[in-house]
Amino acid sequence: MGTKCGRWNPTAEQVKVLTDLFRSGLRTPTTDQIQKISSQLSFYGNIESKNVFYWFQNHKARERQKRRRKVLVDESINDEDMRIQFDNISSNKHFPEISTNHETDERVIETLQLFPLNSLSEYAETEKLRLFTEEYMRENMTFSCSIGAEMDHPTLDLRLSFFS
Amino acid sequence: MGTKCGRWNPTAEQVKVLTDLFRSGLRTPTTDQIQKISSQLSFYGNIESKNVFYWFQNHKARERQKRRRKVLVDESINDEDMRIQFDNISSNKHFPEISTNHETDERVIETLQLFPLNSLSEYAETEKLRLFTEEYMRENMTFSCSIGAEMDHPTLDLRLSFFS
DNA sequence: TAGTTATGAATGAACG
DNA sequence: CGTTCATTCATAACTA
Repeated sequence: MGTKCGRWNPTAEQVKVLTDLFRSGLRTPTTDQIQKISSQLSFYGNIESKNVFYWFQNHKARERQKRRRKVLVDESINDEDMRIQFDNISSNKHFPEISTNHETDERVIETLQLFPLNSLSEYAETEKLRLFTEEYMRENMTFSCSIGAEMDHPTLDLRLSFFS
Repeated sequence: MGTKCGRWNPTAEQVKVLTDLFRSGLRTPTTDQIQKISSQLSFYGNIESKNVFYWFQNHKARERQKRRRKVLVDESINDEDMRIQFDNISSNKHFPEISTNHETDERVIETLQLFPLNSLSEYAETEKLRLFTEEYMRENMTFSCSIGAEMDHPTLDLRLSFFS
């Protein structure tokens, strides 16, 4: 039991709640949501809002990481996605003069080579869907998460409404 | 070692100088200041202007983010905040031939006279104070930072005057 | 207990 | 300026 608490060690219950919220679609909680979540989760043990913040950042990033690797092994892209790629490429608006951007250039080429125009990308579609969903949720959704009696503690009501 | 030079990796000395400048009250350096800072810091290793620019943006944003999150945790507002504000106004006020980090009672009193206590109690007020301070500094202040001989290299003179 | 993995934390870069 | 994304660092937890 390594309670050398130099860093946050989430309890099983905390992880369960966070995971459930994530599975239910929550990806980038607002500051208010983070506050509420951490406040609720403090019931199960020490926790700060920054822990919640980092947890979602990491969880999202690592899910994306895995999927990205898979996509690289798999395949392709469609016209829509291509447009997105091109849009993303135009960066360095702030410091165009410095712009020693070999990396970007490489990525452009790489992208063009790896993803022919006429093929499909489930990544782009799911990403678009996710973004839409997130936007939709941000304005209309209430995330809730409850833990039942099987876990030997009172049920947690974790309703996180934007308007509450 | 982190020589994955895809992104800037600041040296300890660079971080120290930047931090000192920040603590002395510099928040949003002008283009000229950025130029001077990065030029001076290039002594310690590779650095570009944009690195300095981003460093200040990030440092400022994260300080605020941290404070914003903290506020909801401990409801009482911030001795820390207060002290920072005082630093902004009082430090180097009579000009930094030598940058001293003293926070003397005298200076605090002086500050208090300029900004009555009851106007500091609200966030909006401290924000106004900060903005004022920033504006004031922008036109009247010289930021300086020096690193002494204990660091195994020549003393760096980093006087950044708006008029120099 | 050394080596590996999972993951909390941090931060440079950049976007809206 | 607040927020988001990408990598990377650090270390608790796990495994051979």
